[in-house]
Amino acid sequence: MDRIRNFGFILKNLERLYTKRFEMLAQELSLTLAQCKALFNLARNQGISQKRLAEICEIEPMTLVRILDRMEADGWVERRPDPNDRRARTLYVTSGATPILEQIDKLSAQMRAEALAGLNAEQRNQLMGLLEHVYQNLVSTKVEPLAAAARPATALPIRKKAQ
Amino acid sequence: MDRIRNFGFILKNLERLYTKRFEMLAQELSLTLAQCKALFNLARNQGISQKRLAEICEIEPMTLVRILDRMEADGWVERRPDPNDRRARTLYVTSGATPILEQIDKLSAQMRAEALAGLNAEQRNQLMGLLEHVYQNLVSTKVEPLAAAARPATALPIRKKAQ
DNA sequence: CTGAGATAGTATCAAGTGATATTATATTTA
DNA sequence: TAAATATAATATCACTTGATACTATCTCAG
Repeated sequence: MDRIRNFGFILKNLERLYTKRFEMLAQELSLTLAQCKALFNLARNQGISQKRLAEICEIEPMTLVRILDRMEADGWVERRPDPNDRRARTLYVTSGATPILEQIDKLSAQMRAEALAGLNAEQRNQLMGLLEHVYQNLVSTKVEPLAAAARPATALPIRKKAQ
Repeated sequence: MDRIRNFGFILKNLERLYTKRFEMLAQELSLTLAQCKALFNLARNQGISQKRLAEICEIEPMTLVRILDRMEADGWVERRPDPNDRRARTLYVTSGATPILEQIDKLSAQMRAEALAGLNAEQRNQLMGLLEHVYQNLVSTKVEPLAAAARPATALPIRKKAQ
């Protein structure tokens, strides 16, 4: 009946499946999806700061710190001092990371092939368009977080964090 | 250009945004999305076992144990012995949880309203259909996990788990 | 120029998740 | 029917993640 009710759930399940599958395929790269994403985005933006890369990847700066720690130790990323700001670092992909980047490319192509199998070009575009639309909707709720908050009729004890 | 390249990333970002927004709205229920999902599914399947509920929710049984621990302590869920199997427990939503369930209903309706704003009924259906399709694709890769594994040209050291 | 506040990166802490092992009980097999 | 195996729930462990606090540095008001 009202299949839309499952929107949130399917989104969550889908994401988990996708990530799991990706990391299974990426096992031999010893990279998580988060790392691949960081490396991929860095490669297209050499010399940017950690703050900026975190923004691009849409993760917390602290999360990125750890991802970079790992990849720096593995020799795929370099942190150089920023000559204009002694607080900041500029980030670079090392030449050693080139084969990794190629692997990531292949991997993501395969992931997309698997995930989008059976959908033609038009459907794929539709899907992306719809997802981008939803994404934008959610981004704007972040900007005005109070706007539409549903107040429950009965106030319940607030806990720091549940589960 | 090739916007499809972002499919994996947008999926992940979307899911995180969605979850975050949901939990912001649900703060006063002191419930996470995972708990809401469990409670919601349990309410529709009173008397089932933990194993079964974990399957329905598509989470690990161990994860469910913890979710139930919390909700049982909060008095919203009951674990009763299974008369036919002394290993198992049967699960019930308590009457006290009724208002919570109503809140969850409202909340998820609002979430969907926010997330799907600007999409007409046809587009919403399209989106769900496409997501379900992708979901099925990924589910089937799980069944035959080796089928299409992309072997990298250069073998890299395998690590237990990366960042 | 100087002090107040902002900002970049990082350490620390609290919480959640999944994998694996464990225990009690069921089921199957010989 | 006794032994071997499977299963439901759970304890424990390892690993992520995000929130918050902290340090060094920058920027801006006065």
